[in-house]
Amino acid sequence: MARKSGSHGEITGPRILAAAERLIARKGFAAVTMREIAREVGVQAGALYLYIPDKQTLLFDLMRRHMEELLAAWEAEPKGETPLEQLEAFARFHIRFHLARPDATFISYMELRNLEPENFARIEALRKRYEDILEGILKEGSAAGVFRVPDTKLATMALIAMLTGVNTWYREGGRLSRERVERIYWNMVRRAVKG
Amino acid sequence: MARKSGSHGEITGPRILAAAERLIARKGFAAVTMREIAREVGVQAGALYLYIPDKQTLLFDLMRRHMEELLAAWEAEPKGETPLEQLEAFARFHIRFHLARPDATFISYMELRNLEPENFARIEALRKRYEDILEGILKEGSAAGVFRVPDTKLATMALIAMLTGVNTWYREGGRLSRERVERIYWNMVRRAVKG
DNA sequence: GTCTATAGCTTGATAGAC
DNA sequence: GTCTATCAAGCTATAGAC
Repeated sequence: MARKSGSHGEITGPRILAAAERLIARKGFAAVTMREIAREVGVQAGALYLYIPDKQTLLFDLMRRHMEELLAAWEAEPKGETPLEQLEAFARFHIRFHLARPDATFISYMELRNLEPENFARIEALRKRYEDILEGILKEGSAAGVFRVPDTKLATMALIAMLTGVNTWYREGGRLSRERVERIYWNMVRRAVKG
Repeated sequence: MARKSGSHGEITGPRILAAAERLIARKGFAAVTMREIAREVGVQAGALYLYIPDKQTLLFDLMRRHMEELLAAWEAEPKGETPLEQLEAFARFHIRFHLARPDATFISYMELRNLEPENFARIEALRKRYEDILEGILKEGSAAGVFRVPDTKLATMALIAMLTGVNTWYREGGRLSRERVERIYWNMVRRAVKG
């Protein structure tokens, strides 16, 4: 059967997510209108509702996708064997993954408050799973005497905040290469927890 | 002269700032309406415009006040003499100051994108002044051989991100006292940069 | 699958009474 | 100094034509 003229169903859906991610990261969820997203995609506002039930679900889908990709990417990562190797793998992975997705990262940290309670709880559960990965490494290393960490939960939060902070200032093609940034941060992480 | 009934000019202004700060921190600038702020203060929406020219200026005033208080508070802080003492003073001060102002801190990091360009530039200039304080300490310590920091700018960003991160999880009356949190973070900071 | 048109509200900000 | 009333604009989401 010939396709109807102007029919692009297979690609409009992903394009809506992409446009929404870019706009929300730049202006904030509440400030972005459905008309803007539609304009960016090249359709009329009403057509968006063929792909998403409402604006809230759009935000939730973006954040869930980001967290699920994060967890899946860590699963696929070569991790090393000793706690020290695992900590280095985690630090470098965290920087690399988040630098590659600045918009999604920004949204995941800034727009939690715009999630309805049930959606918020689901995203927080995913985030906790990710934090538990790092805390597990710190616990193992502490038990083995490789790390000296008086409180693993607190160290987890401190290190993740430090590593995610790269996104606030790093610019592609800037003064420092990503590899150099990774190395310097890894050195700070290592020294902050070393036994 | 007798005051007109229902006249509270001296206190309504500050109350508008306080209500706006609380609401914007909780819901985001774009999601907060002038009517909400007015309701919180106990006046009608139109009355707000006796105290502020518009919504944008309200946001700018909140952020400027926060940054100016931050710089003034550091000026008034006892700082120690050696770079190590100064770094400890800075780390503890940063945690203490920001934990005491969670709403203003949140707004200052989340709502930069909702500032108009000119206002954004002014807030960024104040933020840079604050970052320069920490970088100055790191530079002095590096020159003296007390710290080993391959890149002072990068270390500045890393440490500030780590310290500000306390605000995302710390809760008054929780598992750890503020003093204990300060001490653990200071230890991580110290070890991350020590020579 | 997308469009046009629009219902039904809410928004920031202003004018004028008191 | 505050209120009531209101404006023009913009919002999400839906209905129905094609």
